Amino acid sequence: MIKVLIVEDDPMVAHLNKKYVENVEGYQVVDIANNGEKALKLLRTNKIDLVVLDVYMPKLDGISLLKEMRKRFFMTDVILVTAAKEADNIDSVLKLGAVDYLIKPFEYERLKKALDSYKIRYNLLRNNTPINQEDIDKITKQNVMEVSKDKLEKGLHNKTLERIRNFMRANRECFYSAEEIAKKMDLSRVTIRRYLEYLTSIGEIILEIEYGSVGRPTHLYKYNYTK
Amino acid sequence: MIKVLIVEDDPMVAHLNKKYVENVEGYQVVDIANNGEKALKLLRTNKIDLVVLDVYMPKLDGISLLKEMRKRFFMTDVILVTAAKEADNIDSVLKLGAVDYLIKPFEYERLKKALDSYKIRYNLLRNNTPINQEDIDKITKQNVMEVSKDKLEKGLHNKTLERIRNFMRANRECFYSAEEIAKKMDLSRVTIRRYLEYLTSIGEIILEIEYGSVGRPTHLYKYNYTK
DNA sequence: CTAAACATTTTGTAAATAAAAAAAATATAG
DNA sequence: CTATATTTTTTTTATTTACAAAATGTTTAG
Repeated sequence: MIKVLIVEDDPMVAHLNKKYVENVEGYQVVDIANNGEKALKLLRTNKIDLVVLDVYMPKLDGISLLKEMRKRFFMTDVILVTAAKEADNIDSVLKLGAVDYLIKPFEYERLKKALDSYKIRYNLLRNNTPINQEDIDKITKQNVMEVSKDKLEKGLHNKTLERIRNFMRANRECFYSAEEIAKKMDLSRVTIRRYLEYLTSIGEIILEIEYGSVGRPTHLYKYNYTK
Repeated sequence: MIKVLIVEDDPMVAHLNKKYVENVEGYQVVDIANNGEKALKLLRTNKIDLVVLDVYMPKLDGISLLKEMRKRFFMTDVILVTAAKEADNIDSVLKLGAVDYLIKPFEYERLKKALDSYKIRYNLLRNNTPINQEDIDKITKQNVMEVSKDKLEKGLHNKTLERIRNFMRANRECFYSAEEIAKKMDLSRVTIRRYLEYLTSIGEIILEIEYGSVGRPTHLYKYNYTK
């Protein structure tokens, strides 16, 4: 579960955003803060992965809060939300190292994209295998342009993906070979492997190699859960 | 003309990168700094738009330099370059608000992509029309995926390579024979040798020969950490 | 005393093997 | 009927095992 703090002074908007975030699988809103000072307090006392942070606020605005956080070494990730009117100094905002930047008012679909991307980042950075250029690009350059449809990669079907994902989640402690899973789920090894490969590429599954006595070693897969 | 400063301590690499950058239409390399302190001085006295900044450096490393720049309100943009070996704390590096992140050694094509993207950013942010979500996405989410495809040599597997590399790195002071490593890592001598040979060919491992009392002398391998 | 033959240890290569990856064929949804 | 998801078949590849070749020290014949 990715723990989210929403920082937004308008209670209506905050509530709406909370709904939005909790609508995405794997996310949980821990609390809402209506200004920067309260947010800082909450960051001190709660385990928070991600802050959805509005720039305009009384008391302590979003940009100052973010700078303050970094100064105090709160390394929590941030999605910055800016009203279109304040977007003139966007250049400096982009240098704050946020995970994503949303311009108000944003569509639910755009926020969902941001959260989906963040989930990939979250997983990739936590399964501590050495990181490479491809991973970095996946993390920073998530293509988000066609917001319209949740287009899954070709060759994959959402229903099958869900089935396999559920199976892996149900046995989150075990390492399985594609063969074993295929047998247990009554699907072909090839299909299983294609889905596992996809899940591995987005960091939701981790891959390990088992070297047998002779012959090419087998790939073992396990769900990448981070309690 | 976009004015670039290259910050890189290895003169060969710096020169190469200069060539690369100047090969891209609309870019001009103003100077090269071989450490962070020199870079700061150059930033004070020159008009610079973009810094291609290596993380590893003597005197003042890239990350410290970037933090120092922000503290002093040098709002110059930065493309961060990290060696694969140092990429373990990548999470915090990603929070520094760089324009792009390259992992060494990078292909020319990838750098070109980064510079092409930056040109779009540069222009969008300077024609001060009110900025919208689409622009932000264009700036931050440039799709760059088709470039990165670091294919390993045939017969080698990335996961195995990583395992062996890690072992060698963990025992960076010791000279080991392929046989010994094979035993310790529970892999065959032949496999170990193939990977060590590869690592030797790219200079990551150094080879020495030990003459025993009788019989063919043994090859001893050690991680080359001075590089 | 020298050098060829031998013994010993290790490297390097080829064959065997089992799994992954790719391609082709089939089934199914829309 | 067409596009795409899944299975079956084929090819490729990453490993081990087995063995031949190489590099050295030792022995012994001349």
